[in-house]
Amino acid sequence: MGRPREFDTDATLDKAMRLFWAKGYHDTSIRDLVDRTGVNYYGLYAAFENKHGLLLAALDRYRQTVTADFAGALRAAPPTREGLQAAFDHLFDLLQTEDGQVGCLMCNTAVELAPHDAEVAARVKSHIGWLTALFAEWLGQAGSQDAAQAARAEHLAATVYSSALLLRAGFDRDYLRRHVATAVGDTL
Amino acid sequence: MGRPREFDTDATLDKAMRLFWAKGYHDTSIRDLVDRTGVNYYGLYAAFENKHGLLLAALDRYRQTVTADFAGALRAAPPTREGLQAAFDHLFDLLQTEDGQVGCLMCNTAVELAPHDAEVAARVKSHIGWLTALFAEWLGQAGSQDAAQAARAEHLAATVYSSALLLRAGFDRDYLRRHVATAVGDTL
DNA sequence: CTCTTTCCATATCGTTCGATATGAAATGGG
DNA sequence: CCCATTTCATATCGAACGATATGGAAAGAG
Repeated sequence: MGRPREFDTDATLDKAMRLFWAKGYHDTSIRDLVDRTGVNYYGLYAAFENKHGLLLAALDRYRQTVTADFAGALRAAPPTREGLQAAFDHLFDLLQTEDGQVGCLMCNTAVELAPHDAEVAARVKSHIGWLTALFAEWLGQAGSQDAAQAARAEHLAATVYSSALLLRAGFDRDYLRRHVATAVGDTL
Repeated sequence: MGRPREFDTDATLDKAMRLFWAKGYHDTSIRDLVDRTGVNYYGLYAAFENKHGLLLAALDRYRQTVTADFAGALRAAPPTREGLQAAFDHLFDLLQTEDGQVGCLMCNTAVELAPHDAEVAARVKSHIGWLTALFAEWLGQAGSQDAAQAARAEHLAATVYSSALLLRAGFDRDYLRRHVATAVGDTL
């Protein structure tokens, strides 16, 4: 009953996610989101409650799509130095979109909002924890999981964030590759 | 001639800097700055042109005060693993103010504005370059300056930023210390 | 002491913000 | 076929934004 929706929730979320990703939360207005998604005010508020709800949904979508993409690349990589390098190379592709060197949405949002937004902070912590577990699992292929390896997994997760930060700050791929090579070279 | 200023420029800049540091650029209003600094609209605009000019001045002030403080701590540290750890421990103190775990102003502003603000981006690049040179100089105490050591200096500069990011994202000192210990342990 | 200059204190400007209200359009149920 | 319901499209809300204008207060110059 009633008029059916003309927009797809996930497709809309993808577009909104990319706008938050490129511009940040405070610098993205509802009007910007309406223009970018093609969905009107009523539709956005009906589906996502408000601007903040839309951001949270975009963060969740980010993890389910972009971060999952990286996870796939890492899991597919052999447990060698070259494999790890290749996974990070794939990450660098994900950190650049048609909007430029946007970095990582989770990292960007963490910096902008985490200290004053518990819901965002929880998602950021969960995201880093998940990344850490991913690296730990991957490192486990090469040997036993001792305390040093757990520290290495945490360090690699942090390297994902620092790479995203450096790219957004304007550094090029060569700089990132050098940065990662140092961390990776120490690991394997 | 004329009425003398009732506020000190540097003291005002320090207060404005701390507000940008804690809340970010877009979430800090001119009214917030007036309240925090105790300087009225006319004074702020007369001294710093506009909100953006005030931010740029705050970034410069940050480098001259906070970053210079860290540089002093590093230069005073012996060229050993323990010395480097001690310098980073001092950094952790600087990343926390009475406003909480605020991280690094340069890092925060880079994420929020660098992709769309050339003046901010230039200051961020300069800041990282300066940090890198600082670490390179410090590492040079321990031996010759080869290419691998230059990469290590870049990596340590990036570790300053990643530490700031992690702290702002809500991680505690123990987590940071573990993160830095991995990078430092690989270096020395 | 007066005049000019500069700053302080505050009111207010036009714009944009997030959010909501309103009426037309589109569907399924009776 | 018509009505209840939901969405679409747009107008509009009060509040807050960055920035500016205005009038009185405080100093030096003559």
